[in-house]
Amino acid sequence: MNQPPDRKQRSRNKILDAALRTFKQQGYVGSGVDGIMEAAGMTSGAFYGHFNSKSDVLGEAFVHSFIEDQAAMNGALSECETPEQLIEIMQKYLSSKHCEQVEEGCSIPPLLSDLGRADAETKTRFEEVIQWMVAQFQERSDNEFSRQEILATLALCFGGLSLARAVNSPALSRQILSACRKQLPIQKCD
Amino acid sequence: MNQPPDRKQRSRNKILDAALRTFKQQGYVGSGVDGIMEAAGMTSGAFYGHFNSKSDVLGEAFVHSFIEDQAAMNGALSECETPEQLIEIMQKYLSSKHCEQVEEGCSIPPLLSDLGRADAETKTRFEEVIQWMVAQFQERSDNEFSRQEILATLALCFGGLSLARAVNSPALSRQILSACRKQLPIQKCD
DNA sequence: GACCAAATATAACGAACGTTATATAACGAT
DNA sequence: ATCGTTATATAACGTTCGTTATATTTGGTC
Repeated sequence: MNQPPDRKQRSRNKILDAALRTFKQQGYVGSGVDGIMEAAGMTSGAFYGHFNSKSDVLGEAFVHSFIEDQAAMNGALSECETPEQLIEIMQKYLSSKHCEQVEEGCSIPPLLSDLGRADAETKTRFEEVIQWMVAQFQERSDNEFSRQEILATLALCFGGLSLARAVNSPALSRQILSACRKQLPIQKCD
Repeated sequence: MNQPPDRKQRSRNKILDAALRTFKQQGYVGSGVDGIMEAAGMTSGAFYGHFNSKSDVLGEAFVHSFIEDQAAMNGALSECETPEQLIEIMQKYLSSKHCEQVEEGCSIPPLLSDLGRADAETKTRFEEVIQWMVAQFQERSDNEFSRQEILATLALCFGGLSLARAVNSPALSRQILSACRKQLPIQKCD
């Protein structure tokens, strides 16, 4: 062993963090390996010591961020315990503040369209994240919310935030977010 | 006048159609001017006789398709008259068939993430499309649906279709679509 | 302190990108 | 029939892309 035993692992994690941050801002196709590695504090040559290709890193970055780091909503989901808190988290998810903070915000809306065009391996990794999120919701709501309500809530939140970011006027953007907050399946008609 | 009077306009329309078709399949960043013009049956040099840059064409293509051609849901929205028909259209929007037909399907889900990163002019054009859709829903539902319900319905449909396309397993994909169909704000708790 | 393997840096490749300059073809006007 | 303008085709530009080959640094080991 000629290098610190966890050096490679730490570098790999730095790359995955930097990749997701870069992807969020510029999209998957719009992000270059050079830019990702610069954000990770390295050069592009080192990238291929960790991954076989650029496409390998998208799904891995999602799994790393959500499941390994439990970084969903800056860790709020992991600390949540009651159904009321879950609803509160989703209200914050649909806030104007979250809408404006693309880089610090959730990775899914900025990459959802790219994921639809991704290869099967990447989609499988992303699917793990979705299944993990559904399980988190079920656990922390004590099975008060149905799987159907949870899936629709996720779709509404991802779609609402994406739509709010795609229009130009802040007024319409706020209207969209407000509409979604008031129509959350996990809080409506309980 | 040394060319047929509507030749340029027809070419422009062909480019806009081809551009949106290409964008839907490969995303905005993933589509090249060469590919767009090949799909339009021309070469890339002619592109700049119609547009100043590639970024000009994204918003224009949306306005052209939805508002000028009224091609939303293959024209179904234009022919719709009752609230029940509107709900039926959105059920079809969230069908597995639509989910699989990316090229023939709605342009918004495959491009929503790209639109969030677009420039102000493009977002303004896209906003016109959203406002047009809301107005169509209000007119054709005889104001039975609130603006809030309509906006949340759009967000749910865009998010649901995008999410269903981003996961790998057809089973989960169907679950997502089914969940969204059953939680449509314009049909729930009326 | 020299050595060796592991990890990263440097440099280069061909291909594709958006865009521009120029050449060619098409067609109404005369 | 010729001309002049308009629309499109061709060809090239400089950049950037993903990837690979090679060089250099790093840090335990002896």
